[in-house]
This record gives sequence, C-alpha cells and structure tokens, in this order.
Amino acid sequence: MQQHLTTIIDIARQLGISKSTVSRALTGHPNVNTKTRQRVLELAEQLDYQRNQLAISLLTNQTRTIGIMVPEFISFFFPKVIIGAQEVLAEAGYNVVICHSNESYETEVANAKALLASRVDGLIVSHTKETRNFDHFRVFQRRGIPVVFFNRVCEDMNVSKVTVNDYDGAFQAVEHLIQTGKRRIAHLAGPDSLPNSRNRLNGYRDALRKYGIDEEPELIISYDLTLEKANIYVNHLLNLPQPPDALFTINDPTAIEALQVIKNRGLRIPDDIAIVGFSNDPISALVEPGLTTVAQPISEIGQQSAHLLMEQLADKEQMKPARTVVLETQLIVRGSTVQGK
Amino acid sequence: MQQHLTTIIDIARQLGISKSTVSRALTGHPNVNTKTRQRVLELAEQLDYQRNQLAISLLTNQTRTIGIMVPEFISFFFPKVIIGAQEVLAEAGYNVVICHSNESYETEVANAKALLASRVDGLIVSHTKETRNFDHFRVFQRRGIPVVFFNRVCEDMNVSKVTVNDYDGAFQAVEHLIQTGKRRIAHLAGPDSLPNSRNRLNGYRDALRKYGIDEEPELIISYDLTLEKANIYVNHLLNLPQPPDALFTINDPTAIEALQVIKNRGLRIPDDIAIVGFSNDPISALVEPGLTTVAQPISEIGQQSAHLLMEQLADKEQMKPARTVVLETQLIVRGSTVQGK
DNA sequence: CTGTTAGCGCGTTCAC
DNA sequence: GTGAACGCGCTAACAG
Repeated sequence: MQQHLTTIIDIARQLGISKSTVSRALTGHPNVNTKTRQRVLELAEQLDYQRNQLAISLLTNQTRTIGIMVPEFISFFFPKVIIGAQEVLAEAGYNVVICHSNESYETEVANAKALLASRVDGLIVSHTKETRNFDHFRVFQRRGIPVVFFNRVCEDMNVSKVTVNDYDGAFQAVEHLIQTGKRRIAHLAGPDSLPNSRNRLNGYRDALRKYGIDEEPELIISYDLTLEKANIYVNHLLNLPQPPDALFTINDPTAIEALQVIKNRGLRIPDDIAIVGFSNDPISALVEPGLTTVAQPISEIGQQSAHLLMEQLADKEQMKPARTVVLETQLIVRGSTVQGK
Repeated sequence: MQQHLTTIIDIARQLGISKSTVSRALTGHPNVNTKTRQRVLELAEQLDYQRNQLAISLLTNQTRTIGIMVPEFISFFFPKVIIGAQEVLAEAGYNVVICHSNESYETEVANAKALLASRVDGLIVSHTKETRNFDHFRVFQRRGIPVVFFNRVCEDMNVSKVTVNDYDGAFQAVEHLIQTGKRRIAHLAGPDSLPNSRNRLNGYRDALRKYGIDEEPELIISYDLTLEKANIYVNHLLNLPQPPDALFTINDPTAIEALQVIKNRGLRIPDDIAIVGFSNDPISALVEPGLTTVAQPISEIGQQSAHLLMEQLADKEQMKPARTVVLETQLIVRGSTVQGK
C-alpha cells in the first residue's frame, strides 16, 4: 500500500517556484529569500516531507553509513564493542548497519557483498574463525572504502586495526596461576588461524618458560570455540593420568563451561584446579566461585575502531597510512584462583 | 580516495553495445543473445562490476531492507530475537538494519527518522520504557511502511504484534512459589507503562487470589529496570519488619541481581527466600543456585515478527489486517525455588 | 535571489 | 535481439 511521498517537486509546484529554490531552502543554503524559505519550510512540514536519502547518496556517492560485521552478538563482547563504536560514529553523523556472520565464512562473504552493494562508506569488522581468504574485504580497499579490523584481525591486510595486548594478558594470567602455586597449567586455546589466539598461546608459553616449567603438549588443546567441544576437552583433561591443577582458557564462556564441568565432578576450585578466563564478561562475576579473568577495555575497542575509521574517512584524497592500536588488559582476580576472593 | 566504480555504461562502451542490453544481460532478462550475455557477464566479472543498489532502490522505490529497533542488545533476549528475525528475513532476500535506542525516547525518535530517511521497507520494533508517544512510529504507517511490534507493544496502534503470554507465565511462576509453601511473595515489577509488565503483574495478582492470599502493597514494587534500583529495592524488601519469603521479578537480570544481594546477606535460597525470574537467559542456569524462571521462545518471537512483517509486505495493494501472535511460556524449575534441583 | 540544465546509475517502456 | 529515451529525487553549476 505504498502511497505517494511528497518530493521537492510537489512543494515547488504548490508554491509556484522551482525545485532548486525548494532544495536550497530545505538545505539551508544562504541565498534564499527569508520569506520564500519560510513558506517552503511550512509547506514541507505540512506535507510531511522527508528528504530521500537514497537520491542524495546516489548523487554524492556517499551514504554516511558504516557497516559493522561481527562473528556473533550473543555474548557480551561484541554487542559492547558495537555500542562503543556507534557512540563515536553517531556523534560524527554516521549511521550504522550491523551484520553478524554467525561464524560462517559464507555468510561473511555474502554480508560483505550486501554491504558493498548498499554502498557503505566504511567497514569495521571482526572476521569469523573460518576465514582464511580475505578477498571479500580487499574489494573494499580496492574501492577506496576504508576497513578497520578489531579483535580478530587480518595480518596480511594493510588496514587500521584495534587489538588488545593478548600476549601480555595471557602472560599475566599464567604468571598469576604460577604464583598461586600451580604447576600443571592447561590451556584451552582458540583456533590457530586467529592471531589473538596465537598471541595468547605465546603469552602462556613464555610465562611457563620464565618460571622454568616445562611445556606439556598434552595440556595444550586448540579447539573451535564451541561450548560442546570445550566440554569434551575439559573432561578429557580431567581424565588424564596426571590431570592439570589449573586451566587457562581462551575466553570467558569457555572458562565458565569448564567451571560447570569441574564443579559437577565434585572437584574443588581453586584447590584442586584453578581457572582463568579472558574478557571479563559480566557473567564471570556472577558464577560461583567468581571467575578470575583478563579484562579487556571492550567499549574502548569499539570507540578506537570508530576513530581509526574516521581518520581514514577524513581525507579521501590521500589515504592516510594505516594504524594499529593495541589496548592494555588487566588481570581481575576472583575466587576461581584465590580462595575467598 | 574514492575511485571510479564501473557502471553498466562502462561495460556497454567497452563492448560496443547499449547499456540497456547490458542491464538485461545482468538481470537475467530472457531476450538477450546468449553470446552477448556471455560477453557481458565476463567483462562484468573482470571489471569487478557491482550493481549500485542505491540507484535501483531509487528507481523501484523499495530498498529490500528491514529496520529492527530494540531498546538494548547487551542482554541475551534482544540479540536472540534479532537473529531469529534475521534468519527469516534473509531467507526472503531482505537485508536488516539494526538500531538500539538505548532505552532513550529521544534516541528512538532519532533512529526512527534515520530509518525513514534510509527508506526501509518495514520495521520491527520493541520500544523504550520511556515511550508514551508513538507518533514517530505512526509516520511509518501513514507512509504505508508496515510496522510490527514485539515484546513491548503499543496497544493503541493497529499493527501486527508478537508477544508471549505474560499473564500466564507470571501466574505459573507465582503458583509454583505458593505450591512450594511460600506465602509472602514479593514482586519486583517493571514500569507501569509497559503492557507486558502490567500483564505479569496481573498474573501475579490472580495467582495470589486463587490461593486466597491477600495482596500486600508493600511487597509490590514497580521500578525502571535498572540494576542499581533493583539492588536498592531488594535490600528494602529484606529490611521490612516482615520480609518476603519469595521474590518474583520482571526479568532474569533483575532476579540475578537479587540473588547476589540475598546471598551476600547470608540468607539461604530457597529456604529463607525463593526467587523466580522471567526469560530463561542462559545465565540463569549458571548462577548458584540455578534460577527458576519463566522461559520465553525467544528465537521464535523474532521469527514470528519477521513472518508477520512479510505478510504485510506481501500485498502492498490492500493492507492485510494486522494480526497479533501470542506465544506460550514455560516454567523452568531450578534450585532457587526447589532445594537440590 | 531564482530558474534552467545536467547528471548520479539503473530498469523499463517503446520503437526498430 | 537490441538501442534510444525517460525518469526515480535530488544537488550543483551556470545563467540570469
């Protein structure tokens, strides 16, 4: 039941003037008779006139819309990043289109195409765990549309990026476990394809090395970030002849899944086995015992991503050199590593 | 650093044919020589041609984009609804633009304007707790753009809606509390302005009445859904001369906040005080004791919303009559009401 | 201060 | 099977 929407031509006709004048009046161009402008504005209001952004975008070749694509937004992390980015972007007059790839490479490619077709002015993205080929993002670059990666970043692309110091966060986490007397520290790591996963693994390794603890291959398990697998691997670790006395996981949801498994087995946390997660999701403060975790400045990741994007957007002429911002993490100690905390 | 994007004219020129033919070849029009089509398709691929959706939308007066606006998407509920809706919409070839109003009426109005300007074909929305005036949504109706409300619905607008049976869910929750021997059952209710909040309150009341329990005004507190306030009111309730022996809250985050407060005070759950929430957020299974709660079919709310919207979208000519879908809830019993569950 | 003209990229008549 | 012309709604350049 589409009906006719009033255009500047309607207004022009009714007022017996040209549409150019109407356009000027509406956009606040200085060279318009005050009285004429007044009449235009009134009639526009009365006719419920609304600018057609589509036409303007077609004309100016910019939509003032930014695409944000994340692998999922059920967990706390990504929504919070999006909100941080949105704050900054809205301030600057940009609209935001949010997509989630559902951790599927195919969906990611399809979304990228859709965003390209709708002519977003820029893209902020954290890719799926499956993504190996980044051509669907390179298309944006080739078109002169700035791209910013965060959290999961493509190392081979020369674009701006926002990450946290994953290495250091992991190092702190493991050092903390060692300092509380743990020696057989397991690590549920993320997929090797993700740089942040690799960095955390390196932090884990170096912390062990610093304290002269030999790395036990059987205690390091890379997995695909699904909770079902986490469950399986935690049980596997606990069933080892020499089970670990501590567990450092790639993220909080995994840690909390582990926490459930361990509690159900009747083991004591942290005495029998201590746990450290990564992210400081609010839920980590709610479980029992509270989860020790490496806090990331989540909102700030979004804000910085937006800033870096707008930096690129600022001067279209001479693409600014890409920048990488690395934010610091902070260890939050709770009951899963220190009794009574 | 915008550069020239290849258009159908570029392709036409290079092939020495007219842009009409290129257009036809690209859109799969039957009346095109197979060979010509082949050449067009090849060159398009080679030139990295991408249709300009903007131009098409301007021409056809439809964007195949649906706006979804929610008050927030940090908690589990709204993201999950969005994903449900998106599944159905994507299947039908629609893109989705997600907005969140951050529980602010002003932001909601601004977002509505932006969605209108970007010419979405339809709108799925759950409004803020502040919203009393719905004119910014009525504009869509007036323009012939279908609107579907879910969860928080405007009772005065004649549009399709998706809700759950809030009354019944609340009734079951309170009946369950009574059947476990509770008598002084408090209710942390949502704002009066929200119909679902009122319906849950009514369910609470009628359950009490059915069992001949007098309603105690001091045990019913409406509040603004912020966790700080929840904290204050829970403490207030516990400080009453005769504190409640059970608490039914408007949603799960509130119930979990209450659970923390109660545990910190050293009270036993459920013996001293039992708790029931509403929604069955995953977190309710993770806290200790597990939270008894009223489960909503969250994904289905999104899916149904999308279906109702597409029903309206289907025949533009004669607006179909609006429909309201009410989905059923289910009580999930956990340790916060039954010891050892 | 205002009107005329052109064109953004595309699909769609209507001719041939 | 193909091409020329038109128009979606708007802004900008140019000419008064």
